[in-house]
Amino acid sequence: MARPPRLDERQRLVWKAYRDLYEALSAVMSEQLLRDAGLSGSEYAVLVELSHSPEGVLRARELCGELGWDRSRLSHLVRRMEQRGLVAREECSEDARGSMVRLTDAGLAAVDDAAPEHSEAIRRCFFNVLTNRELDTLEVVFDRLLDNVTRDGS
Amino acid sequence: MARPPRLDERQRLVWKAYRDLYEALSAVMSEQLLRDAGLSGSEYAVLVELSHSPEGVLRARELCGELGWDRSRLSHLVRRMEQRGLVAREECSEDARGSMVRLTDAGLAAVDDAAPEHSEAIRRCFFNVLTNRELDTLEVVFDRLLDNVTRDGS
DNA sequence: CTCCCCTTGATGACGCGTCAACCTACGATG
DNA sequence: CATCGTAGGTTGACGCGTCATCAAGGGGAG
Repeated sequence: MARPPRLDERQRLVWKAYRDLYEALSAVMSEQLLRDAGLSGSEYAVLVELSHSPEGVLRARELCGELGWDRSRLSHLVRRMEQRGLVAREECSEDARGSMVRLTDAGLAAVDDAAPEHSEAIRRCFFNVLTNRELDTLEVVFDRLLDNVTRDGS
Repeated sequence: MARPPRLDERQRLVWKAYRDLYEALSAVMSEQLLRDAGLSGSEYAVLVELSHSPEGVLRARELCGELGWDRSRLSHLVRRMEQRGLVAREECSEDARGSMVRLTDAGLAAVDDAAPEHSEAIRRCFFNVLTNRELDTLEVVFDRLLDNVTRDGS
């Protein structure tokens, strides 16, 4: 197809800014979570999913699906979180292979404690700096790109 | 300030799409690099920086600055890359503490081999799906956000 | 010149995520 | 109901990044 082999200068800068931005946002967010609630980003994500579910219980398979994670990753993380008392493992009544993950009181307290400041940090570092028109564009663009890359990736 | 404690639904979805997109893009890119050139994303980044420098040599400190990395991270990675013959360590003539990292022939070959397909993947998964107006917006927005978050983070 | 403090880089321990191997249980098929 | 393929989950080994610590050189103040 005789495409130019490298990115042009503008594309290179936009791509770098995109990556640098994500790294910087990740760093700020996880530092904030760790400081205010003693949670890692992954732990917070698990707790949020559980707290959004009706009973505070989800099957491991569901959690993996929602978070887009490997089963192994979740298993390791849940083991560590269980040792800290944030979640509890239970047997699955309808499938003897399955494993349920339950939010404990301590886990609920941790996520309730962390959520307001975390949300505020996201607004401060992201949404507050955008105009409505820009947010419209981002919404459309992110969805289209995500669609495109998931089709490309598999 | 009496802000709403949580993100509203739209913000939550945009934030999730933003993060999912980055994760998906990272996965596709590193898989492509590993498959086509046997390089990890970090290794590729180091090789690109070195290949952009006039003599193919940079001080470790410079590399850390360009990449925004910890000294320790670079040191560990360079040691592994040295064992694979991608780079070579040299003493720094003007500062006996310093350490220079030199691109070897094998390293140059690897990055030259990887770059075209990697660039094409970035275009295919990112730039080709954007209109010019959207790219304009992204450029402005990413720069502003990066500026904002680096001011917030420190 | 001589301290003293800071910078530079290397190293080891540790935490987290990925990969491969494994086990158990489900469920379709014969 | 016996079998076989597959899904769900756990575990251990390994790789990479972070953190704390260390050694050693630079560079300024006195």
